[in-house]
This record gives sequence, C-alpha cells and structure tokens, in this order.
Amino acid sequence: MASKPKWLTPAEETAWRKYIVASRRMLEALDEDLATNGLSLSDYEILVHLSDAKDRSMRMSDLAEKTILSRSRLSHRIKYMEGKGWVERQKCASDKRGTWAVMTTKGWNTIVKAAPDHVASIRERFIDKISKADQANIAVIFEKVEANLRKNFKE
Amino acid sequence: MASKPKWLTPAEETAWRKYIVASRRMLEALDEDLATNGLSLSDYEILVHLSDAKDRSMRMSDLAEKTILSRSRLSHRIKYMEGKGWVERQKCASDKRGTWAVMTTKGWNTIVKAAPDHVASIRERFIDKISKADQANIAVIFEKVEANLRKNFKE
DNA sequence: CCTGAATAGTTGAATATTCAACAATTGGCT
DNA sequence: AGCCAATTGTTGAATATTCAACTATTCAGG
Repeated sequence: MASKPKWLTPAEETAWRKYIVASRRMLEALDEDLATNGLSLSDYEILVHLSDAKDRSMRMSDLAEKTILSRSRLSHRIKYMEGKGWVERQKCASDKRGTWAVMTTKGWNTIVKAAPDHVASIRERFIDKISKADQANIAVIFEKVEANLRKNFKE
Repeated sequence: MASKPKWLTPAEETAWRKYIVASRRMLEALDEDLATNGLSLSDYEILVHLSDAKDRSMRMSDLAEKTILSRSRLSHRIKYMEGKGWVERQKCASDKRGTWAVMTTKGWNTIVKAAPDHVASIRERFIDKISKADQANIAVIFEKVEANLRKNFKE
C-alpha cells in the first residue's frame, strides 16, 4: 500500500488523535447513558430505523445496511430483541428468501421512552458543545470522508 | 436527564449522522487494512504506545489509560500478545501489585512493518481527503468535546 | 424450462469484550 | 504499629461479535 512511509505531520497527528480519542470516549459515554434505559447503541439504532420505516417494518438486509451491522450480527441482535418483545419476524411473501423485522408496540414504547434521554445525551456530549459553524463543518467534512470510502469500495 | 425533549434540528441531525456513519465506516476500513498485517486496531494502539514509552515498557494501568481500554480488556489482550511473542510481562519491583508490559524485539519488528501501511491508510481514508483548515477545525472541535467529557466525569 | 451464479438470511463455533469477584499490595490515619 | 479504604491487576463466566458454512430462493442466460 505504501512505498515510502509518509508520516503524519504534527498538525495531522493532533487532528487524528483528538478525533479518535474524543470519539471513543464520547461513544462510551453515550452507551452508558443509554444503558440506564436498558438499551445498547446498536439496539437503539435498530429501533430508530424501524420506527421511521413504513409500517415500522424493514427487510433484514435493508436494516443491516442502514444500521451498518453485518447480517449475522443483526440476525443475532434481532433474536435477542425478539426475546425482549421489541420486534417480531415475519416471512416475506414476495421474496420467499426474505424476512421482515417488524417493531411491536412494546418496541415502540421502549424507543419513545429512551429517545428524549438519548437526544439530551447527544446534545450534552456533542451537539451543544460546538458552534453552528462547527456543526456545518463536521457535516461537510464527514460527507467528504464517506464519499471517498464509497468510491474506494467500488474499485 | 431531560425534562422536555429538545429534538435535534435538521442541521444538527445531519451533522450528527454524517459524523457517526462516516466514522463507523472509516474505522471499519482501517481495521480491515490493518488486518492484512495481522493486527487489530487495539493491538496496534497498544504496540504504538509501548514503542513510544521509555524502555518500550509501560505499567498496565498507564497503558490501559492511554489506549482507552478497560483493565480487563487490556489484560486479556496482553495475554494474547504474549502468545504472539510481541510483549512480555515483568513484575514491578517498586510496587509489588504492579506489572510492566514490555515490548519485545519481535513486537517492535511487527509495528515497524505495519506502521507505514497504517499511516498510508489513515491518509487515504481521512487526512488527505480533507483540507488543512478542516484538520485544524477537527482538532479544535474534538478538543472541546473531550474537555467537556472530562469535566462531566469529575462531577 | 434448466442450470449455475448471486442474494437473503440463519446458524453454531471461534473470538473478543464486558462484568463481577478476587488476591495482593499500598497509603493514609490514628 | 494497626486498620481500613483505595489501587493494581488478573480471572472465569456471561455476553457480544465475527467468521465460515449452509439452506432456500431468485435471477439471468441459453
């Protein structure tokens, strides 16, 4: 991948490390906050995407895509969440290979209860701590980063 | 934590999601890149911190602190890395509770070999994709975020 | 209509990580 | 000195995640 190592300059190094370290710590904090509502970050994400979807249902693979979870991981996770009564699986009529993940009322209640705290937590740990301009910058920067990842993926 | 939910505005939501999604995908990509050298991201971090340290040795708890790993996780990880021959454990003379993690020559060779690729990978996925100004912004923003986390932790 | 390649999803075993309990100090205080 | 709280690090069991294999189905091409 590299022929001659082109090390990071001090400025680059700083940007990189501050970003990585703060991100790790923040995610950790968010996860802890969420845990008081009995949810993990990925369970929360799954529920959010389901609640936004038509009929609060999604095909497993679409859900995996949106939540950035591997199919296997999602499958295991959904099994757990079925146990909790938050979702159900339904066979897909049009594609017999497929499965719908369907959010139950109990799942809906769970997310409705957890969401305000979680949003407050995001504000407290991140959004409210940076300026509007910073927010705009973040959006632009990470859009670039992701676009680049998508491009590399295609190659 | 929240009395009245104060939802994110569309702009805030965008910033937040772009950041989260791009970060997840990027970390994933870096981890894959690193895997070609037989290392995980956390193993890499452990080795980097050891190689920067005096005598390429660190007390377990300091190392855990620097790498943002729990003590337990570090302990398990070091056991694995001992098996690989990358590090050794030594009893600490001055504090008999303590343990030194000491990087071996083999560990040193491993990191020296992996580092150029990993740095190239960081450039390709992140640093080289954003402007100098962006980098400076990132550093400032995440410094704020981390400072805030530290403050909350103290309370 | 058949065949083989691709897609959807699940499964169980292998790994990795967290969690709670523990032993062995150390340090402060009286 | 003697005692109790805090610190250091490890351990094994419980959970979570990855990995590779697998079934069932769909789809494209002949």
